[in-house]
Amino acid sequence: MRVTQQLIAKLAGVSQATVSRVLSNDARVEPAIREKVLEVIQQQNYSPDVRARSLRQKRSHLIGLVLRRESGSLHGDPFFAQLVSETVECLIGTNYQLCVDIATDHERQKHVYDELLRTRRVDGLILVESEAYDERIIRLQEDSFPFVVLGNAFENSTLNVVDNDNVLAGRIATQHLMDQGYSHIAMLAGPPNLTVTRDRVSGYMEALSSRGMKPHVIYSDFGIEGARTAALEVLNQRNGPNAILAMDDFMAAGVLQAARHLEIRVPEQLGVAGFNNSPLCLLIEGGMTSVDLRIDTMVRWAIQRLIQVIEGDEEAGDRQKVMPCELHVRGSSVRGKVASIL
Amino acid sequence: MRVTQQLIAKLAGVSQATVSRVLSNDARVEPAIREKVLEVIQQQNYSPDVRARSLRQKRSHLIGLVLRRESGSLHGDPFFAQLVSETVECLIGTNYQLCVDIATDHERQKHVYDELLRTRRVDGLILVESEAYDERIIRLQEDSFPFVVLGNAFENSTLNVVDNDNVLAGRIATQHLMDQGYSHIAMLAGPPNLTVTRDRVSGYMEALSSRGMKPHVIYSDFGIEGARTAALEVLNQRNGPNAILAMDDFMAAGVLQAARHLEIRVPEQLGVAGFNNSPLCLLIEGGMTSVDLRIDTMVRWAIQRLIQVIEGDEEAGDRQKVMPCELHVRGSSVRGKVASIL
DNA sequence: TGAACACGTGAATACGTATTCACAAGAATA
DNA sequence: TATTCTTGTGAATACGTATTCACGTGTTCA
Repeated sequence: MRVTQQLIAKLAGVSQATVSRVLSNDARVEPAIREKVLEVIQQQNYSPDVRARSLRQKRSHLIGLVLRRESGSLHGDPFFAQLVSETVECLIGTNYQLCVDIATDHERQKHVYDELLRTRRVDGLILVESEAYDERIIRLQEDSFPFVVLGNAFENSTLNVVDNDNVLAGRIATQHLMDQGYSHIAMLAGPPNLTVTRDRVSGYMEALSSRGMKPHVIYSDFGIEGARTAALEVLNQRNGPNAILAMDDFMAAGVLQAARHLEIRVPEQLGVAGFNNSPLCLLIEGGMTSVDLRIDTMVRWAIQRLIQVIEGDEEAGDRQKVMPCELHVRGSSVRGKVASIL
Repeated sequence: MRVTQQLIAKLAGVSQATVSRVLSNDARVEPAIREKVLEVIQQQNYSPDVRARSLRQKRSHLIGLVLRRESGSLHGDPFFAQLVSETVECLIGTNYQLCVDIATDHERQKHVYDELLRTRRVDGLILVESEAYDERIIRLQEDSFPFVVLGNAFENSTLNVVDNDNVLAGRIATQHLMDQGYSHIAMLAGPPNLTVTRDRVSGYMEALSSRGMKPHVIYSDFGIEGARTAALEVLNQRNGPNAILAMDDFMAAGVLQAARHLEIRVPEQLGVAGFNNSPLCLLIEGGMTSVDLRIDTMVRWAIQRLIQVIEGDEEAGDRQKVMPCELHVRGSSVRGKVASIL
């Protein structure tokens, strides 16, 4: 038999209402009685039933983390791992727990929406990398359901959005490559429909044009294989680039493999840089230059904001937050002596 | 106002009980009425409230995934990413959702226990890599709370446990290195108190002794840095090993870095192999030999089993499941011509 | 034809909690 | 002293669902 407030009440000789009051720290309860009740609670090892509590207060104290990924593509994804772990860590100390769901396709995405929202499973949502200002978000807004978008800044300023400054990221990476004297810098970009792609390409373009250099963008898929193939092709061309800026560290790794295969020396003949500053960067010989997007900070902001919205005490201030990013320079893009990472 | 069964009932001209019956596919409801009710449900876009349902059925349809990790150590952890993503994928199609929690220390671990179990937040638990037959498990057993242990086989055969065959994994990796002609094979092991360490070391020992070779075990921490340091030390010694079997791919990567630093050629002068077969293995020049532990299969078994236990129709059969593993041979341990991974 | 029975439905109840309402006892005010 | 105000408590209720119980209808069997 489950220990309930009813039982505690009986044992302590009070009513169930009083037990509830003790638990919610209601000031209007006699110290002696509170003492007695707490004693019985302790002794019976009672914990409140979160289900009953949810029903009553209309709060589940669960936060949903939803991201859209192809099935099976998550395994080596450092972004995902960082995202989840960072979120869980942020939630420590709050009385919220994390519910993770992944939408593999559009159908599934609708299903996730139903499962988590319509059924009132979660109190709020963190949406990661949604592709565009989609139907889903409109519905969320209409229902005025608490949510924060992570990783995709929209024009709509009524939304709570945190994003990295991808334009800046693209720019500083490109500038760094230019500073190192690379004269023909190509960008190996992800799918062009993603905002993240567009933004980083923008930054890349800006930086180049500020010094009168011509852009060279190759669109590809995320993942090592696609990047390797694309890099092989472009590096084989006469007048190929002598530097490649890849959309993430994995793609950059693909570029390195292609270079090795073609016996092109990095960084002497080819400079390479990526994004995310994943642990991977330290595994590459000489280290790989990468832009740290500060996912940890983003997540922290998103969670904090989401909880504020849920609890109705949203602070004033910008709903849109753009996180700074920082470049980590390593051997893959530094001509001259290769910095040892040991 | 939230759309409830009460409202549906009124609109359809039936009782709330009937609506509930329609939703639970109760056969005893007149087709015409069912039709009518479904129509109203459709039209009102009704979804049942999972909180009320949980309270009533005493089922939350949430599964908890708990693992113990140091704070901040998850970011680059491919095991973690694979674990979570695989779990989420397994849960598609079941009507369960995933609740993730991480216990950073013993105190937090108790807290997680309280949050998830005592409050009846989740219906069952997947415990990952618990260090030993700990107090927590005993309590779970006493409460006869559904749970499955992943990654640590105990002697206690009443527990539902799925583990990889770490002894086998250690053995086949070692055998492979011996087959390649390496004469002095060291094992760079993880913390000795972990079962996983002990088992792989056992397999390593078995394999060696079957051919009369002497073991050489170095205990270290997980992570690149520790492995690199340990490898540097051992490789600097006179009569150092000409092959190193590392406890995971990251540690193996650390060994590679050390070798590069000392200008020891891999695989000619030093054979290297790891465990997990993470995406990392393909990033290494020539590829890295690694034992695939089939985490996907383990997770699938664990989830399936857990749901069976929760729903009370636990199939007969072994509660202990040991997953096979398979060796992926790549350039880091194959003397002679290096296999290209392109 | 009457009794036993299956069937479909609505009313009532329970799940465990938080909260409102009512009420008694005492304090404060006149 | 009579009246209003606080204060602390218990009784009652609501949250939205699933399920049991009761009941009326039509069916089957003797």
